Amino acid sequence: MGIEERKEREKMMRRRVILDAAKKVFVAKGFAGATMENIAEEAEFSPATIYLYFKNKDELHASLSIEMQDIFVEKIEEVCHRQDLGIEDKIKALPLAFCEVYERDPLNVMHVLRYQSSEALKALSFEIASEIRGKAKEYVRAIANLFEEGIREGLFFEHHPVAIADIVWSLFVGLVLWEDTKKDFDSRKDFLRPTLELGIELITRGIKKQECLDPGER
Amino acid sequence: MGIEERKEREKMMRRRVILDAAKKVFVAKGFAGATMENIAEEAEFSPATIYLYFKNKDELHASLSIEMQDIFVEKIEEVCHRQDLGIEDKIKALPLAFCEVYERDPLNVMHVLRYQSSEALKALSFEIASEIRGKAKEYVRAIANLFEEGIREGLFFEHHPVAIADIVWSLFVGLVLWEDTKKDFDSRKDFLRPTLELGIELITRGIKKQECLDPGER
Amino acid sequence: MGIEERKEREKMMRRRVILDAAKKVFVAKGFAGATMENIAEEAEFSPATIYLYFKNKDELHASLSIEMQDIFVEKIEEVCHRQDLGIEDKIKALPLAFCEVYERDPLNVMHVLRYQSSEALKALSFEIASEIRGKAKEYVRAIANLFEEGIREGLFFEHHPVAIADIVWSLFVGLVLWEDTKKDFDSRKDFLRPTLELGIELITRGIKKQECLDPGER
Amino acid sequence: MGIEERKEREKMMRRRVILDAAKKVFVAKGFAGATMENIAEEAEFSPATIYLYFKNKDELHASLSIEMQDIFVEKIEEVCHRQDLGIEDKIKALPLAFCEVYERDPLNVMHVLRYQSSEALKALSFEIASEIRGKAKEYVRAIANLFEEGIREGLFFEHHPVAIADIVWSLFVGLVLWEDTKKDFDSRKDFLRPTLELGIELITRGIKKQECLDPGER
DNA sequence: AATGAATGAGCATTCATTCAT
DNA sequence: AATGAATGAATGCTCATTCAT
Repeated sequence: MGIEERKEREKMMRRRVILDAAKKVFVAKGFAGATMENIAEEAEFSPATIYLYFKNKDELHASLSIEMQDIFVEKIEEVCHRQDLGIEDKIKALPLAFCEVYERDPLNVMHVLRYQSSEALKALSFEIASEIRGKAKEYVRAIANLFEEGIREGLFFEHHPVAIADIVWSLFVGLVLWEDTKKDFDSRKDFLRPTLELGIELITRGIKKQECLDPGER
Repeated sequence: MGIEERKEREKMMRRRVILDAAKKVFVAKGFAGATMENIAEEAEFSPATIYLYFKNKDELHASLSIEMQDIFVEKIEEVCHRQDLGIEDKIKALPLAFCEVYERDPLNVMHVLRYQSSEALKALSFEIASEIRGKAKEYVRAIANLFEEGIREGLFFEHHPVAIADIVWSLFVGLVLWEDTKKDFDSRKDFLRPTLELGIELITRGIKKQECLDPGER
Repeated sequence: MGIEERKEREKMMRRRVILDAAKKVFVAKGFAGATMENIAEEAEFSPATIYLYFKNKDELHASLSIEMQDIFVEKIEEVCHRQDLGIEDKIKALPLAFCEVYERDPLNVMHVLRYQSSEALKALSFEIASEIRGKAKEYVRAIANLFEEGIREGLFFEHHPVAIADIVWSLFVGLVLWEDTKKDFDSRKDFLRPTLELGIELITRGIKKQECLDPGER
Repeated sequence: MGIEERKEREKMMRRRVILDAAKKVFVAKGFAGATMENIAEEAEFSPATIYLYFKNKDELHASLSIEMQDIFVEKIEEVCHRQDLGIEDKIKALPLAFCEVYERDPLNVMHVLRYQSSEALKALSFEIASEIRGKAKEYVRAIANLFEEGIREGLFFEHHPVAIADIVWSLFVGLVLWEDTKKDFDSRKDFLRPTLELGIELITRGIKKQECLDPGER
């Protein structure tokens, strides 16, 4: 009885080891640049063993993407469901949540966001591809709900909430990628968090009905 | 000397032919998916000939990126230098300029933006890479100048102008990539332009000192 | 001791299960195409278990060949030993016997005949290979005996009986393989039996000393 | 002008070199056992070069099969069109023609016949597979015509000519494969030709209307 | 007795790139 | 200037087989 459980647990652990190794290698070399052998080496398994846990390179990689996305979904929902926060607070908490995920594992987040908007996605098996897409839909929907509520409550001007969610999410994605690009020629360290916060602040201020004063003067 | 000139001109024309062929193929198949043979075929040359005009696949691709970026620089500067527009008008004209470039050749723009924020960039030769980076700096700088002026004139709250420029540019990049991802699961056609305009509007309103009324009430 | 016997019996049964599973898979996918895992799955064992009963894939397959050959030997001897039939009747009964075996399990017969005349045989371990060869000798010898008797009795012209046996057997093998090949481009169903019967009839008529009339006129 | 021709000729020669190398390797190691590298080595090219001349391993092998089959078609038609021979002579000439092809390159003939009746054929691309099948049809048809004529002229009993052709061809194929199998346990050298001749003789005698005497007594 | 887990050894195929002509 | 021809160097993936448990 316990024996089955333990085996299952061990199996999941080995899966985990492979995923972590893969993450490391993908981040370092990119999807195309990473070879199954690299990953196997990092995981201290033989390449053939990888195939016992993942159907192929694509799905190994997709698993990582999905994991990352799940973390986003989770974080966003966590923010959305907090009873102690008003809508505006929640919206302000959003970039913090994004950045937390990013800061916990910046290379991986960047890698996944890159990959998500890459041609590679189109080559994935249909099921996997639609799972990834489904997740994406989910969190944009969650963000949209936040703004929808604000509009319903009369706090915000009436704009299409999904459009606003697209803006917020795109801003995050765009900044992550852009900050990475900038890093190559700009010695400033990581400005993601303050920049994203500023962006959200501006957007929020732009959407709110009464906000005439300089925030500093408030 | 007329002969030399003509030869030079012809050489540039052949280069052009190759670039156009390459653009077509890269957009259709992505960087990794495109083979030099595909490109050669499209250009009606032999693969070996491509190497007379471009050092290798990377640099051929980089040339296309640079071209695209030049168009952005140009567009942005065109907007910035228009004497007939106030700062706010210029800022509103920005997304239009971006979208114009995008709409003229959406696949290529998307492709280049993708590529620009991809691992591939890092594999480029130093000179090329820094040329691409230089361009990027240029147009973010141009956008920043606009906001800087607005701040100097007291229209805008005081925020770091480069940060704002980063936000604007990232929003554009993020939206282009995200809209493309969405296209796969959302039947809505191309919402890039209205969404970007909305984003810029919100940001502008957010940054402006006096803006208390619903735009509809204005 | 009853315990030992039962264990032995059970062991043989499991061997049987594996053989049947293997037969099914080999016939469906061919020798090269069949994987040990396929077979294990079909037998509802783990791949490793197969190796407890058979040394390797080759010998598992060879066992099937030998079984098939045993059936042929048996059938041929059955015909040869029937007291109620004259030599000519026995010779006519031969193709019926062959076809019976074929018709009982056409895919398997075809598969084994194919395999028997394939390169794979040469890779077998010596003992197995010579067992298979021995069987082959056996039934050609049995057929030869039939013709030898006919010659001795003065019914048949004097030809080397083994040569005639080779002809008869080769005709059977050739027809099985050829009919299978034809099946791919000829919609006619299975013509093996009538064609083989005709072949044997012609050969018999050709070898008999008095046979001047159209069989129809007899 | 001659330059193009020469290049074409050289290209065909290299193709020939590869085909010969492949033949050698396939015969020695079988289709599955032969690796592209083996073949490349034998041809003194790099493996990649093989792919400039043949789409893949299957088609390289199929080309050899087709060549072989063309020789059979040719040989058979040569016999059929000889004006100086009566039908019966032609039928007797058939095994000689077959054996000639066999004797010129026994290993290859055997290999091709094996392959033709193997599962591998089914995996081929449709065009190639149907070309091979088409050839097969052709030569059985040619043999059938011979017997049809004999029947029409009243020399032979009325049997379905295609069935007889199938018998003749199958006998040949069966004997080639069987003689090869026998070689492993029978020291007698190559008995293909006399055995095939005997087989054809018996069949012919069996099909002919007047043939009451021992051929020896004729 | 049975097997879950692991792997070594292969192998077909692709493609950017070079170079003699 | 252009290219036909060739290839080195990879790489994802498969599978028969082994062995500790």
